[in-house]
Amino acid sequence: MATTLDDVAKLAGVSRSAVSRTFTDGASVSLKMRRKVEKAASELGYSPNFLARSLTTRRTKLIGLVSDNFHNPLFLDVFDQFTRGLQDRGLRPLLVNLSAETDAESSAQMLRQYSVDGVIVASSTLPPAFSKTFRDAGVPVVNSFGRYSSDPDMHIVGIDDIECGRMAAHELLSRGYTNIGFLGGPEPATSTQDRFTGFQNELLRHPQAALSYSFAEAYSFDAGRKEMQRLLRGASHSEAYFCGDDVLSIGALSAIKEAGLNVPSDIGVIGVNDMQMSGWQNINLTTIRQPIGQIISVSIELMVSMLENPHRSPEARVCPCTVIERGTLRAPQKN
Amino acid sequence: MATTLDDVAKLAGVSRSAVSRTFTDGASVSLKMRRKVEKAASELGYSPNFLARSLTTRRTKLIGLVSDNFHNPLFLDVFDQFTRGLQDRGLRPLLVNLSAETDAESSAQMLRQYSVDGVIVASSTLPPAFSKTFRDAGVPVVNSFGRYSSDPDMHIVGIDDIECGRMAAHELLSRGYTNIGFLGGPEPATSTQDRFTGFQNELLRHPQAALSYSFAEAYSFDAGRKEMQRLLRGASHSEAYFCGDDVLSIGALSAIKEAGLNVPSDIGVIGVNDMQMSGWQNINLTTIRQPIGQIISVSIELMVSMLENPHRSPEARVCPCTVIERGTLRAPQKN
DNA sequence: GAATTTTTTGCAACCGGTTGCAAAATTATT
DNA sequence: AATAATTTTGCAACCGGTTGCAAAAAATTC
Repeated sequence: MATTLDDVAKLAGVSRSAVSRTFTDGASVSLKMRRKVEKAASELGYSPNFLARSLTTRRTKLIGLVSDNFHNPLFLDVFDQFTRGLQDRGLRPLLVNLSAETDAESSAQMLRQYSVDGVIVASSTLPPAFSKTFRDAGVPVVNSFGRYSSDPDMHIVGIDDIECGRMAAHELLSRGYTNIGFLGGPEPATSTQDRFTGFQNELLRHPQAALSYSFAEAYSFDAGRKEMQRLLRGASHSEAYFCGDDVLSIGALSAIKEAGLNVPSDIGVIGVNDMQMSGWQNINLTTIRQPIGQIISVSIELMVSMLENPHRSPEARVCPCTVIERGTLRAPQKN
Repeated sequence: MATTLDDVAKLAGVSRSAVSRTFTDGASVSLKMRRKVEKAASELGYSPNFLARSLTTRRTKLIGLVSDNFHNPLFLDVFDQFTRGLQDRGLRPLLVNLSAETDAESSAQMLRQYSVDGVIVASSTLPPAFSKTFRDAGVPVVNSFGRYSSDPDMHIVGIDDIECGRMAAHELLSRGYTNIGFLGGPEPATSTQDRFTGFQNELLRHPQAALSYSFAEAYSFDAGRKEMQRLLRGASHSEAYFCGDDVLSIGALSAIKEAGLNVPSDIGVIGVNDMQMSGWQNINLTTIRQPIGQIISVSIELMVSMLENPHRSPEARVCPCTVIERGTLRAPQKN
C-alpha cells in the first residue's frame, strides 16, 4: 500500500542508501542526486516511515505524557501547553491516562515497549515510585508538578508548597484577619501537608492569629462546598480560609453565598492555581498562581536536554508562585 | 541496553522464532518450550518491542487523536474518556494539538509517518478536508463531534445541531417566552449555522414569537459576556437567550448579573453541552446536554470495527441531546 | 594532464521483530 | 513395530529503514 524506500530507489534508478540519505539531514548527497530522488519521491508521495527508522537510530521522538489528573480544569491548559511545546520541538506525546483503575506498572511497561524517548509525569499525586521505574530502565523522566526535594533522585519541576502555604498565611495576615482557617485538599497528599506546614509556620510567628483547619475529601467543587457547609453549620467559623485549590475554593464560595453570607465582607477566601475561570468576573477569586506555563516550559527544556545527555544529573527546579489579587479577600488593613 | 529476542533465545538455547512465538498469541508452541522461554525472558526482564513488531504485522495500535479544542472545559472530559476507552482496548492515543498556528497538512503527514492504525478527529470546527486526507491515504478515520450528513463520505459521530436548535426553541416557547434571542457561537461554524436553522424553523411555527439574533466572536466566557453586555446596552433586549454553548452562557450570565438583572426572573438563558461546571450550584445552568459519553464510546466502537474491516462503509451516527432543566429559565407557563 | 584529496555513491550488514515452509519430533492409527 | 497424521521447531527471508566501509566520481593541486 504505502510506498517505500525501494519504490523510490527503483523509480529514480539509484540505490536505497541514496534515497535514505536525501531524507536524513546532515547526510552527504550531491545536489543532482537529491533532485532526482526528490522528484521520484514526490511522484510517489513518499515519506519515510519513522518507526522503521527508529529501529536503527534508536530514537522515536515519542514522549510518554502520563497524568492522573483529568478532572481539574487547570489540566486542560496543561495538556494544551505540553502538546504544543512538544510538537514545536518535533516530539510526539503518547498520552497515558493513569486513572485509579489502571495499573501503573503495566502502563510503564507499555511505554517501554513503544520505545518512548522519554516520559513526562504530570501529576502531583502519583507516587515517586512510578517515575523511578523509568529512571531505573534508563528512560529519561521528568516529574512535573512534583514535590520539591533538596536532594532529588530525578528531575522535578514544580512549586514550593511550603512557601505557597506561607504566602497564603502572609496574605491573610496582611489583611488583618486573625481568625484563620485552612481548608486543605485530601489530607494524605504531600502537597496538602506541605502547604499546611508553611501556612502554620507563618501563623506561629503571629501569636495574635488563631488557626483552625480541616480537609476536603477531594480537589473538587462538591468536596469544597460540602466541607464549607459543614464549617458554616458549626458554632463559629473563621474570618478567612485558605483553600486547597481553586476548584475547592469555588465550591466553598458557593456554600458561603448560599448561606447568605457575603464575600469578602463576611468571609474571605484565597485559593491556589489561578486557573482560567478563577479570573471570570462572576468568580473573581483571589488566589495564588501556580506558574504552569513556566513549569511546562522548564519541564520540556529539561526533557530535551536529557535526550541529548541522558546522564545529566537530576535537578529540582522550583517555579515561583505569585498572589493574584481579585475580589475574595478584603483590602489590606493599614494599622 | 534493552534486551532483545536474541538475548532470550540465546539464554534459553532455542531459536529466535521460538521466543517470538511465545509472545505472539495464537502461535504454536509446546508447553515445555513456553516454560523455558518464559523463564529466560523473566530473568532478563524481556518484553517485545512493539515498533519492531509493527514492521511486519503492520499494526501499531497507535491511534491519532486530533483536536483543536483545548480551551473548552468540556474537552477535558472528552480527553479523559477517549484515552480511557482507547487504553481499555489496547490502543494508544497519539495526541495532536491542532491549534491555529499548526499546519494541518503536516500533522496529517506526521501521523502517517508514525503508521497510526487510525485517526480520531475530535472537533466540530476542523474542515472535513482534513479528515479526508486520511481516508484517501487508506487510514481509518472517524470524525467525532462532526456535522451530521445523510450521505456521509466518512464516519461521523455527533449530534444533530438542527434538532438541537429546535429543542432550544421548543423549550423557550413552552415556558411562554415570546421575545427570544439567539446568541450564537462564531458565525461561520457549521454548528452555529445548523442550530440557528433549527431554532428559526421552530420559531416560525409560532408566529407570536419574535426572534432576534447575534453571534459571539468565540466559544469563550469573554466573548459571551461581551456580546451580552452589548445586547443589554441596546434599546431593548429579549426575554430569553439560547447561547451557543455553556461557556458562552456563563459569560452571558455574568454580564446579566452585573447589569443588575436577575436570572431567570428578568432574563432566561439556555446553553448547550452540559459540562461539569454547568451543574455547580452557583451556576446552575439550564442547558441541552450533548451526550459526550455516548459520542465517544460510539466513536471508539466504530474505530475498532474499522480496524477489523477497513472497508466498512461510512456511517453517520447521531446521538440524542436532552434538555437539562436547572435554574436559568422560568417555570413552564400553563396557558 | 597526472597525482592527490575530497566528496558521493552503492554494497551489505544490521535494527528487533514475524512468518511461510520444510524438517524434526511427537502422537495416533493400524 | 511400522506407518501415517499432527504438532512443534528452526531456517531464512522479510518488514522499511540506516550506516560503516570501500569503490567510484569529482574537485584540487602541482
